[in-house]
Amino acid sequence: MINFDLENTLFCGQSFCWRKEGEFYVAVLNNKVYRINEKSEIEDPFLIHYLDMDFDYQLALSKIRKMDPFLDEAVTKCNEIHILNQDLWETIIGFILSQNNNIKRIEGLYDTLCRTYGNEVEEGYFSFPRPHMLKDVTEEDLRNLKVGFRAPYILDAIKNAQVLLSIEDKDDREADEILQSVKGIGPKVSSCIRLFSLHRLNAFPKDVWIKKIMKLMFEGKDESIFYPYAGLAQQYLFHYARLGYLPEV
DNA sequence: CACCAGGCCGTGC
DNA sequence: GCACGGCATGGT
Repeated sequence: MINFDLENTLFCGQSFCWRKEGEFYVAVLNNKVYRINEKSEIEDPFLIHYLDMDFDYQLALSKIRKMDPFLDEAVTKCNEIHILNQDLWETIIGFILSQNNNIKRIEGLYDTLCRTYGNEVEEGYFSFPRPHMLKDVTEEDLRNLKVGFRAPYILDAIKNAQVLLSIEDKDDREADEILQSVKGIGPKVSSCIRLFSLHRLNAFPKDVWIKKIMKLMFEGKDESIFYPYAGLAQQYLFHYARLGYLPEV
């Protein structure tokens, strides 16, 4: 039985691969189709780690609640959201697609990449393509898939896939440096990748929503007030705001 | 028609 | 160092 908020976790904008199909949430991960819901007994070690079920969220959330009343409210409304341990490569491309884009369209582009270059692991279900499956892709190919100006960025990531996939055991500063050496990866995308695939909990992605909230609710302060759970706090603020709870300006 | 979306790049100062 | 326009696409 799942004892955290699965729906908020899967649809709070950290992942682009989950779909709702009937009573299940469905995604292709780890080269197979996963179908889960709130009643699922999660025993697969891959899923336990992916869903971050070994992390002490009771402790983290009790600390976060004490940091700020607005944040406390966000945790109350959004329940227990987990930070996923997603595949590094899939997260890199996913968040390159995210820039100056909206979540619906990011999901669509992500799905198109799977259908075009991934493996069909079950009829109608495609994996996200590994770097070697993309080695012959051209900019024109990608533009035909409607990724727009992100096409050369994706190509640069493919070209540098090997070094990109070596950042798992690098420290934050060096990981950031390697990530941002790729064209199209700046500070925001880099921090998303570190947070949502490497579980670097102090990474604090500053998108338009977060910038708005920080200005509105935490004027003059920065993410260090949320250490050592800045990334988790960020995700609550982001999701809470997107649900429509941003106070009127 | 405008403006926006989980930004970043190139240029100019 | 910071400010600005441009960028593909689709939605409102």
